[in-house]
Amino acid sequence: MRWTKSFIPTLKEVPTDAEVPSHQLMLRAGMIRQLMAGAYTYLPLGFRALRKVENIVREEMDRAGALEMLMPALQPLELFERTGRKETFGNVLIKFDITRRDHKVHLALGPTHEEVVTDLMAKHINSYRQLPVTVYQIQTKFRNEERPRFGVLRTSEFIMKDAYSFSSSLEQLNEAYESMYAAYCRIFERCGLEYVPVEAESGPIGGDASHEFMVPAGNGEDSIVRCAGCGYAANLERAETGRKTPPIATSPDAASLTQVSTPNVGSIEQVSKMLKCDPSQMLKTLIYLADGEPIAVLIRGDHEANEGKIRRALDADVLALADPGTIVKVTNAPVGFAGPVGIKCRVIADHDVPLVANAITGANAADAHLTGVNVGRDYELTETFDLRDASGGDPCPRCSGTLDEVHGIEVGHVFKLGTKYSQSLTANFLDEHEQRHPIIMGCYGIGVTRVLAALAETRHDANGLDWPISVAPYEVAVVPLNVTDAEVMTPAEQIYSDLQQAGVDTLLDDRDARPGFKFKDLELIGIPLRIVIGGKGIKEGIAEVKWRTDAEATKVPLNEVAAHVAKLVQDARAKFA
RNA sequence: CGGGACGUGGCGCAGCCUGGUAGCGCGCUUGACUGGGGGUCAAGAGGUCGCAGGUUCAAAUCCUGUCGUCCCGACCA
Repeated sequence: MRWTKSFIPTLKEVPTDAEVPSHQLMLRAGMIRQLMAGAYTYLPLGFRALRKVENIVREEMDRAGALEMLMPALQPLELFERTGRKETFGNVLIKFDITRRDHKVHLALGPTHEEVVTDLMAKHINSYRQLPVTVYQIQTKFRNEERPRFGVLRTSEFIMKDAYSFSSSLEQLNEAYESMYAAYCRIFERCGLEYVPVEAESGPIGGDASHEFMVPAGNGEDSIVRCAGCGYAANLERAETGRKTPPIATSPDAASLTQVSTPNVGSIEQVSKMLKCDPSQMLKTLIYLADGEPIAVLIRGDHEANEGKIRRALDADVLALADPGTIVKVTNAPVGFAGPVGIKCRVIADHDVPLVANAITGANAADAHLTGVNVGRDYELTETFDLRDASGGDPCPRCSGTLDEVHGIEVGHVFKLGTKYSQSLTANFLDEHEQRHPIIMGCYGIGVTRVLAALAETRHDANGLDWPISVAPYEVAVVPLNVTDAEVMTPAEQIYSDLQQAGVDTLLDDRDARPGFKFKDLELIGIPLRIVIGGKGIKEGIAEVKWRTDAEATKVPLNEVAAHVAKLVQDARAKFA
């Protein structure tokens, strides 16, 4: 492509609305333009990069045996009513009515396609002989994000690859899951992304039912912990900590138990402000109902309770925060004043709780808190549990290392769904004994547009973007320094044409501009390889070849440049194949 | 949905407090010079100051409303 024939509106200055690097750079490089909050146009350069990511995804999905198809973005709202996700999605689901003849048709724009694909399979799968099967599509999704953010990283319309596996047994599901997991690793590697697979929530199947693929990045919206020692990684919700039950003993410095008046002040934040103490000096007492039984859960004031862990510690099936009535019954006080001292229900505590000497807790009396609360004297504990979200600095659960907390961008998610959708949409199969079972499903998503944003976010320097050759909109830029000089243009044209013949994606910067201007633009755009043809080199009979990240160029004889660069490109491609 | 900020040529901004009919840099057009890291000179084009209403002889400027965009938080199969 000749630059002068393309549409590459680069920007020297940073648009005010862009804060994060990926947004600023993709805007400045002329790859995207915003239409409105959460909706972007991909300009020719951005679209080329997007297509390259899509093709990598497509190749690896195909290689894993998944079958590509295309489902409608337009979907009947009824499907979401049948699975209960109309409520689950709530405002995120884009719903609207259209008129056909004399009646209204209720529609939604697909935020994902579990419903549509399950409905499809329900109509066509009858026998275990038809299973397993995995289908996928690459398509635009619609979600009414409450708050679109960070340019292309979080939008209301985005391109996603979504795959769905259908199995007749858990073994088959696990096989499909493993195969997708492996394909994801290949995809992200081929895209040149630094990624971390983390354990995510365990769904209805239990065990390792879900992994998220995260790209560590300062501006990532999710937090994960990982251990540099053993590689353990998980999202905050799911992460275990390596903490153990500490010695449970009353502190030798135990102060006397004192009740203080805290009228209308119930939250940790308010109480700590009023009593001028740090939240870590407080103990929150959360009243839950575990399978209908009230139970008090003690967590240090500055920590977050983790309901999944609490449920597992109690071996409960159903766990929910208790209603105000139960709280009054158990604590003799309205919500906000619960404490372990004298509470009328079972108490369990997080590992960090007994370590807080002279804690501040609710007094189990309206408008009052207790100070100087100490384990062993004022309340009893025999053991403690891991009941809170993990955070940086916690010991690793798998080795003797320490967990680091890092922000990440979620670029992919694999999930063992089980039979949630096949049951609500009656997608059944007959096994070899003529028994009817719901099909066991898995779903696997990759945010294609988000992969691009994550690359921009993590691969750039002061001069601009730095695309891996597998994703770069063009692999090579041919830069004649003086386009009015035939001595320069003739070999430049020849090299450009030879590279195209060799199947290299080449951009010819044929603009009549000064060299510095062109160099800056190319570095901004992030084309991996640059060939410069200028007066100086012509005299020596050479062109200069330089990688985007190299400091120095290599001189290559003019008549060898095309072949030399084609070889460089092939070798570089091989690293991402 | 709570909190904050901002809307002035394509982009970045000043002007607003203290009302008097819009300016700077970049970009763009034309010409000349220039030609290895975002050039120089000259001449130009381009804005109902987000929108609506109000106050006033007069509104980019003051008041009210509204729309939009961004940031922090809540939310995110």
